Amino acid sequence: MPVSTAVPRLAALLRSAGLRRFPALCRQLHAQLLKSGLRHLPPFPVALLTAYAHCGLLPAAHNLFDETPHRDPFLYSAILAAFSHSDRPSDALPLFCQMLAVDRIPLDGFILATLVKTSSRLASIRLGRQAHAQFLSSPLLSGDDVVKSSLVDMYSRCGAPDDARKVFDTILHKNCVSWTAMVSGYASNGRKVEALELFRQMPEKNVFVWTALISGFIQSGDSFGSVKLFVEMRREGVQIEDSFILSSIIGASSHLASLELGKQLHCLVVGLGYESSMIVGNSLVDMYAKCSDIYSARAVFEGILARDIVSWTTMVVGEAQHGRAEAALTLFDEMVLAGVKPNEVTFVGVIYACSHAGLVQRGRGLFDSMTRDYGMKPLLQHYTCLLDLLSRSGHLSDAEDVIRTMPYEPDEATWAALLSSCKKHGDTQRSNRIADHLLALKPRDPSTYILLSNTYAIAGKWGHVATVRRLMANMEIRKEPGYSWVELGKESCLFRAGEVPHNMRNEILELLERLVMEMKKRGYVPDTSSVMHDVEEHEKEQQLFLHSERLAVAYGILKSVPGAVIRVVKNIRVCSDCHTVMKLISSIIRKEIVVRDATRFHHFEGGKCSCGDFW
DNA sequence: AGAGATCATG
Repeated sequence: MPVSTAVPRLAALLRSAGLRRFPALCRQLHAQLLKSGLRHLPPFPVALLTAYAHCGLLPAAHNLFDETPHRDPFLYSAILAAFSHSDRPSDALPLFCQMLAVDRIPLDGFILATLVKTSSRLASIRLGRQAHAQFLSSPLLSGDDVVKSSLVDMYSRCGAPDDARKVFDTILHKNCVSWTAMVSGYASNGRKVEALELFRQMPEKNVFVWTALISGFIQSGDSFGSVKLFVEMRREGVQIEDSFILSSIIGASSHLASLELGKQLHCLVVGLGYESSMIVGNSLVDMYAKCSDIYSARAVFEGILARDIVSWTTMVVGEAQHGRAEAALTLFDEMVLAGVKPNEVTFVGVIYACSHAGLVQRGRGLFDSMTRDYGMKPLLQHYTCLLDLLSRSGHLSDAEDVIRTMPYEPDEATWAALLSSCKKHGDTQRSNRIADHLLALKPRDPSTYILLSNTYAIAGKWGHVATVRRLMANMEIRKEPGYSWVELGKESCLFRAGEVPHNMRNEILELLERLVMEMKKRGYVPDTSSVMHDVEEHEKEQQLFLHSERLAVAYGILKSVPGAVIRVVKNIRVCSDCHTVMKLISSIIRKEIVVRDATRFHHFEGGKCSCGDFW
């Protein structure tokens, strides 16, 4: 074939091999180019590099760059773009310097857009502002709307939506990309009013901008608002033509812990034919795990054909949070066998699993393996898990060593966790020492004060108890009011501590009283140590009696169909008395009760809890 | 003649 027709044909093939992510085809075409001597003929240096980059073959792309004798602006912007999209965007910076200093290539709009993208990926507003200054100082460039869009995105991601807006207003011809970047900027920074206002002004709305708006709401903590928007989008008949919006909105049902909503979305996923999409599958696994249905989570996981590190990690963390340590660890081994390399999040999951199952050796081994086998630097979260592992199982001295020698500054919660373990294991001397240290840090969390007060009370240090109480009063520290809700089919009902709904008042109270009587026959003694107020013992018991999770469970028992699992979600952690009560109720009424609290899941069945009483 | 900016999961 003559060169004149071979060149465009090969170029088109390369482009499509890259876009469709066919690394083998890219390599084959690369070989063909070498054989035919066309390798260095434009457009192949750039086309080949771009194709490799699209396939995620960054080292190969980098090699091509090094092998190319003539480095022009096109080649530079291709390699810089490749790095700016990769998981190591900072690798773009030395190349950028080389471009300016060694090859003396001046900045153009393409390079600048890529540099701005790099800044945004690095969350470096400093670098972004430098690029912005360069942009403004060059009259030839400063009209480029694409660069402006990239600046809007950069400022938005760096948490500066007002700066983003200033740039946005100067864009001459606003297109979908620029609008979406700005809407996303407002929404993801919690500026809901502005996000909606801008969104309503948009001349034409596509799925991208809907996704940006909805996921921005989720990111800024308004999952409920995001669901309302999703419903509106469906009503407007917007075609769901990609998986982004689905994985986003499924994430909202995880946050809301709404199994019913999650199931409906799962049906939608199946109906639209996205059940084999990996990312949608991953978000479904997480949703089922967070909505307390670990078995359905597992079923979806088993159905994902191509599992990536997120799929595995989601499942490992899910099993761990449900107290199924063996399942989590087995899964981890399977993952390693399948040739998937664990990352930092995976290690948090498995060490957490060990900690909740008292597997000290195994947990320590995993912590060490992180550095030894995978060359990862343990983060604060990993040290927190390790500390938890050691202190729960009574290795208090080792735990204290870790907290004092780890390369991070321990915070209030970390010290409080250690103190709580020392108290549990009756190490009074260590408890007192840590309590004094913790008090000196001027804690902010009300539960820390309760812990301190209890610690000093056990040691008989009444003067200290009084000091803690005084501090609490002065700071007007209040415990976050507890609330719980229970889902019964399509209906869900919310209960606040101490408030019994009028229409069911008698039934709920009567049931709880009957249950308490039955529990006392089985040796139940109320544990009032978590009640903060200075009131009489019987009044404390009365407060416990009306804790929100008990009201929710009672309502669930009264309303649920036989055989159904009672699922309760609580905003704060379950107190130790309620934990005992839930175990007893599960054996009295012979039903499974699942409680999702602020940190984990408790499966109560037959008088036992999956957390093994450590949480 | 090859290069740039918008939405997603743990």
